[in-house]
Amino acid sequence: MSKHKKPLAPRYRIVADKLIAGILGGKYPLGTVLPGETEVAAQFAVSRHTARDAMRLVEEAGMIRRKRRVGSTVVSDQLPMRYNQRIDSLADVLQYGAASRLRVLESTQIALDDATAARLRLKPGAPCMLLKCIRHQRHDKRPFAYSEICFPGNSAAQRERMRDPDLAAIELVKFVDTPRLSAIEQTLVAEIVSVELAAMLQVKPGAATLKAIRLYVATSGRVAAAATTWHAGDLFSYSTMLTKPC
Amino acid sequence: MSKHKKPLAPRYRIVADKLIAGILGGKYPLGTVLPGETEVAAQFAVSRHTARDAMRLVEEAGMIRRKRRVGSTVVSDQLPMRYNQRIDSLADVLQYGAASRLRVLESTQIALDDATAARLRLKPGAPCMLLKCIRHQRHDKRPFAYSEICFPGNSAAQRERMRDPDLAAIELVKFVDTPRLSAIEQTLVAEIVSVELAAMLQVKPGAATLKAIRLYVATSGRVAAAATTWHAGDLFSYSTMLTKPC
DNA sequence: TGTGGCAATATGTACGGACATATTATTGCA
DNA sequence: TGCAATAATATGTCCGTACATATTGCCACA
Repeated sequence: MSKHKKPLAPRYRIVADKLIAGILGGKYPLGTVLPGETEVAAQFAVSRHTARDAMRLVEEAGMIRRKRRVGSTVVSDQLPMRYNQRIDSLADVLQYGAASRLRVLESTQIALDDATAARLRLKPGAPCMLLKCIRHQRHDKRPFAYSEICFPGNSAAQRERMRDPDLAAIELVKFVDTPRLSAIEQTLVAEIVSVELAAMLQVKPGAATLKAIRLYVATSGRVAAAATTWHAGDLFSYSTMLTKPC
Repeated sequence: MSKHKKPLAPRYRIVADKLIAGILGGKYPLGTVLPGETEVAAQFAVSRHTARDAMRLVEEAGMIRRKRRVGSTVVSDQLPMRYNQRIDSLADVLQYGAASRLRVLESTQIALDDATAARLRLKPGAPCMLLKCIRHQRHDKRPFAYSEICFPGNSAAQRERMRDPDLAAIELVKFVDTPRLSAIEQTLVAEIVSVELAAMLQVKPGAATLKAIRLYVATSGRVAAAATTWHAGDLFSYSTMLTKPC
């Protein structure tokens, strides 16, 4: 509303907004069909191409469903509402809080290959530390997860501290659990274990794992760390609560 | 390759596939930029419009990022997880966005067994409607998920409306009174497919699935719906962006 | 040497036209 | 009356063109 400057939205955006407003306002109730592309084009005095782009936006908003000959059926009269997933602490995200122990198997310094660099949004060849860790519960020998964690940067002091497995585990928290974290991007996918992983997690070959790929983004916009974790499917589930924003 | 019948994919799809193959095959490595729209159009002997549509598909697959003057930068050389959805809105949770279609296979009325009743926080034996659905992408026959959705209550009117598969998919949105929803509880776990599920999802026996168990909680505190969804592991990943509350 | 401005460039927006295809509705024949 | 062929129709695909706009990098100028 209070835009000091209005660059004027593109026409297809304007048309899309009006169509959406029509759905929201009851002009096009749930289950009815919108006017056809040619009619929309005529009504808003734009080309069919532009009208089509507009209706594509409405479709991508999940409000209509388009079908040949039939038209654009209204399948939702709700504006897509966003739910927030809050993170109060890192433990909430990682799910494994105080009861979980992390042991560093290996800590190496590497130069980023192109693929990882792209993922971390850094330049290829940048110095990095790669940690391979095992996570297990307090009084349980059997690990429930294996992680590979990558930190950009590589100072001598860091390297030295990372040599001690126990110390490294502590430092890890320090590394990540900072108020400077602004966001965490997370992708979860189900995978079958590889043979090496099966051995490490002590599961049968062919077992299911929940793979989590996480990107820790700092307030500066840079990626503070990237971690990939494979969880034993029979020992781990990921729970979240999506709440409506106030 | 061994398609008994080839309806011939649209050109923009063919061009998109070739571009994706180029990225996968190392012809366009990570970080490099694809040829411009006009050049792609010339190379594949299509119009710029078609080339543009093709590149939009590649962008929507998450493999390139387009920017004015700069071009189309390759940001991922992984085969696109076709149905990588960002589920952070209710619409996404219910119908997985616009690109996804939901088809109701079966709608039955059941009496709650003890286990399900406990999960729904209702009394055992309470009347419920159980819907079994298949989810698939727009121009794709192969389903990527199978859902079982349970609604407490069972009116004749409800039953009647749910008989039409298409109507049911639309009504689903109405069923869950969106504004009254306060939270969604969600648990994800990796599982191996059962034989029946493998057939429905058209995956090999022993494949991994991402099982999502969701509870839709109304502001009244009651559970408005419960859904269990099994996603094909090779077609689906779950992405979220966790942001710090301001 | 630093810098402001201009040209080059790739995508973004928008128009026009044409034909294809899937689905529904209608017509007509048996 | 039942069913197959056909017409109508809305979206889908595809082509052509033109200009807008953001960004990069070069070049001239101070």
